[in-house]
Amino acid sequence: MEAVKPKRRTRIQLEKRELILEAALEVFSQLGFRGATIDQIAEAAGMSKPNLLYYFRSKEDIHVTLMQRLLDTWLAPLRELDDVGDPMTELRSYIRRKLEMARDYPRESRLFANEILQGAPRIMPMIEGELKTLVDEKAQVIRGWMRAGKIVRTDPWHLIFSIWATTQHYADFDVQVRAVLGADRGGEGRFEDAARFLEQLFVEGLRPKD
Amino acid sequence: MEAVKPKRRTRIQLEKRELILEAALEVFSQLGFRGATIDQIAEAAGMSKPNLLYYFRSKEDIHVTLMQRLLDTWLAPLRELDDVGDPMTELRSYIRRKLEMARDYPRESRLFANEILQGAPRIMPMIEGELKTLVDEKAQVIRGWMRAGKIVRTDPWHLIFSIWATTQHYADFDVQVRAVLGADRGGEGRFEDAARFLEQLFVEGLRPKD
DNA sequence: AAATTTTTTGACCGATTGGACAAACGTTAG
DNA sequence: CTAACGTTTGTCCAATCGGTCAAAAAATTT
Repeated sequence: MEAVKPKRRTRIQLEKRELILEAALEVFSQLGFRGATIDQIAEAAGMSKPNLLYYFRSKEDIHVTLMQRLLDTWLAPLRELDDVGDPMTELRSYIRRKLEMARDYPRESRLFANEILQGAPRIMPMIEGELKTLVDEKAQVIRGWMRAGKIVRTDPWHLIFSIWATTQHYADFDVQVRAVLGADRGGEGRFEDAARFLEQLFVEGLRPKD
Repeated sequence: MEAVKPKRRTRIQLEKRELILEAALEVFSQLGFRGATIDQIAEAAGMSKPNLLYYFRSKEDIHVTLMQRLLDTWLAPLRELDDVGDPMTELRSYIRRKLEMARDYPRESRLFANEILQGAPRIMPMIEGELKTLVDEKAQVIRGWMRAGKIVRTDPWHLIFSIWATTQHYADFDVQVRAVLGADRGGEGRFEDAARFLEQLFVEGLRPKD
């Protein structure tokens, strides 16, 4: 077992790598891994292709680095789901945070969706490891709430899936949402409309029958 | 305005075109439009690349033909949503049918998701036309149910979005769903679990307050 | 069977792509 | 200055890709 090297990096290397990752997020999220070219990423980062390849060994290297970072921020809202507060309030904040992420970080959402759609060829270990562990842990928290009669008894895993699906839909399927809502209702207000609807759906859908 | 030509086709042409479309569905849904190659589709269809290009003018030609057909079958469940029966029953059947489609036609779902994710560059007219028209029409039906007090007053468009999102999630994010549920719960039973959960969520979430 | 039309394929082409490489450029320390 | 090190780029290459074309093979018609 070899420990991961700390990898000494100069100030310029740290800065340029950030620049490249930002550019790559933009390009990958629009065109997917195969659809994006190193040239496009290099241009978006304001440098030449060989220069970019000086900071990252390969296109795939950029992609996996991006995905590794992404997963952390992407799972942050779920990590915050805590046992301390009122269950219904906790779930409502979780839904709100996820919807805010779909609004504020659509590129990250689409990048992730793209990867999963293709069968997660480059991040399967993270899905089976880190992500599954966290979901299982939070599913137990939710199960506790059900046992305590705070929310209706149902499947915690599918509950989490449904929150993911409904919120990320507004990032991943954004063009469809806009097109269907039309010019008048497809503006920025669509996220507030979505928030209202989802709150209604989940609050009433999970209210315990007494 | 030129009418679309009926395009005389021989028996072999009809058969081979079907063969190619089936192969293309397989390949496109796994790798996306850019990720797939004509060679791969040709091999999956059991013919040479030039032979395939004898039946379809280009890669894009295959893709648009596929998408045109797809949209019809894909919207079929929504078309069936009717004003005649009990509203709650109608919505439950719609959710069930959509979930069955995610189970039985995951390739179609992923192909569609892939296209929307990339900004729908090749089917935007269909989204803004046929799809929007149908959704608007059904949103009015749902609005009627709300006015009649049959289901809770909320946003019909976002209700439809949430049904699309939750059901298609089981096709588009299948590898993630399986990985998170694990070997024991990720088997074929996952669709019945999902059906139970979604029924619970939507039925209770939409129950009118009297 | 001959003639005609449809189907199939091997060979090829230009464009694009991921990546290598050496040389040039810049910076800093002795 | 100069040696050492980090950074940048022009040039090149092999592989892949979408698509063409002419000619052969197969099917259909006469």
